[in-house]
Amino acid sequence: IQYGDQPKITVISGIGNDWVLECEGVKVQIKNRLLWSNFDNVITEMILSKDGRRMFPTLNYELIGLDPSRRYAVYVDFVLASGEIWKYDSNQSWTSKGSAINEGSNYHRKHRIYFHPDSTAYGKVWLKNGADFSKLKVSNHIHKQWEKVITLSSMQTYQPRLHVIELNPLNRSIGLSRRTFVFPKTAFITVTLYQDTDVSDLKVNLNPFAKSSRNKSLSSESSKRR
Amino acid sequence: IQYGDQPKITVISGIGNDWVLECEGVKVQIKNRLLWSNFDNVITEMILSKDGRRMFPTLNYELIGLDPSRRYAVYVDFVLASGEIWKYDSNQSWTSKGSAINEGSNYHRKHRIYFHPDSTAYGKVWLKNGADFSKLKVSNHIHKQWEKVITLSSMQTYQPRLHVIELNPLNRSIGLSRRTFVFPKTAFITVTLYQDTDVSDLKVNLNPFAKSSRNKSLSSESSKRR
DNA sequence: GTCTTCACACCTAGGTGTTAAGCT
DNA sequence: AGCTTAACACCTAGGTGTGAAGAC
Repeated sequence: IQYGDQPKITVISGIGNDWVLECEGVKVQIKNRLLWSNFDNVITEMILSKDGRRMFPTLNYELIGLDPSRRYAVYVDFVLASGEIWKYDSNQSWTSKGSAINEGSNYHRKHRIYFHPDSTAYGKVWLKNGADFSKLKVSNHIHKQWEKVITLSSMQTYQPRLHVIELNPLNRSIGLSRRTFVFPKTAFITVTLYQDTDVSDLKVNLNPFAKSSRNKSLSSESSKRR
Repeated sequence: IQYGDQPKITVISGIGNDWVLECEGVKVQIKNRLLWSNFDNVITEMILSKDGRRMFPTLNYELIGLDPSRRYAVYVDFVLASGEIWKYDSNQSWTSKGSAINEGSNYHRKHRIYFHPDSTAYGKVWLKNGADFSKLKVSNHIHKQWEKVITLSSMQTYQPRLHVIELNPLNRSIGLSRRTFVFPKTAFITVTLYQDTDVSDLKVNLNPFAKSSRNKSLSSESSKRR
């Protein structure tokens, strides 16, 4: 498989295994890691649509070690995982088509930030409910900021990052600290149509909303060269 | 009809007609007033359920005159409209059963506050989208605060109030001002089962989710004494 | 050619009033 | 007797991949 083995983003913080990271007393865990691990052997593809498409699997974090009585803002953003544009070639593998330019601008970055709907909330609430980003949508079109739809470019790889901001109790305009958590396993490549049949098979079999397509994909498993 | 003609709550602010109020340069309008006005001739009933029931019609406000670049928090709360407990008697009219006690405590008040999910947001966004409280649910059971379910007592009358807090740009913990808007026409009585068939007829005919009950209620209109 | 969009059938998720049973 | 709950059929709303058409 041709693909950056390690995403080229700096892991700002976090020590631990694939699904658990710790940073200054706060531990974050991928809550639906059993679901994510089904995609261990493929390059996970996420569909971009005009109106916005949910991710599957969802970004779902468990937060441990917050101060229950302090307020926190929680958000995710998306940064390029590799700086390249990819294509899925006739050999059914991802190969580079060149490098992505003009992708890291402030304009792009602004549309790649998604605050969790519960923000800001007390640590108590985050500890109880975690931060489930199931309503997050990704699109290849620009949306108004309040629509809460992330804009990404197709055929590029992205790394989601979780940010936890602890707020000053006396002045919520001021963040006392920011912790960033990067799980390389949640990186993905953007597409407008699934390329790898292994990926679409996984989506069909695991996503309840895709149940109706399950009967059609019985034999596609064997149709792919390995 | 036995019912407090004017709810006994102090209208803290607002001049205008039934559906438009103004307070210190900010104007608020009931966006779905055409819907609400269908209930002009009845005592509007709202169902309380264990898990929480949406209101119908919804509290849907249009906000005019905010500063686009300032941040605002917007929420509704519910206060007693009359201090009495009511019953729907055999003459098909609401009569008092006595006065409600212990209803204005801080404990109750705490569970009767619902921040709009978009709070806090820039004036620009409120001006564009208004404040639609369609996801608000009312229940006769206490819920965890983050579940965002309002707790009310059955067979009592409540007055929803809209509050608009302008936040200090430098310190979002501090509100620069609070404006309160009270629309008496949006007051209602709480029930666990509809009492007045006129009310259930209106709900069935106007709420899209109740469409399946429409065929059954063709003749109930005439069954009620006037 | 290569990527994107649209329309579609088929699901999940969840909001209705009604009816009948349950509770006090 | 009066109020509450549970189960239900029937809706709305909206999330899926697919296959064909569209765009460039």
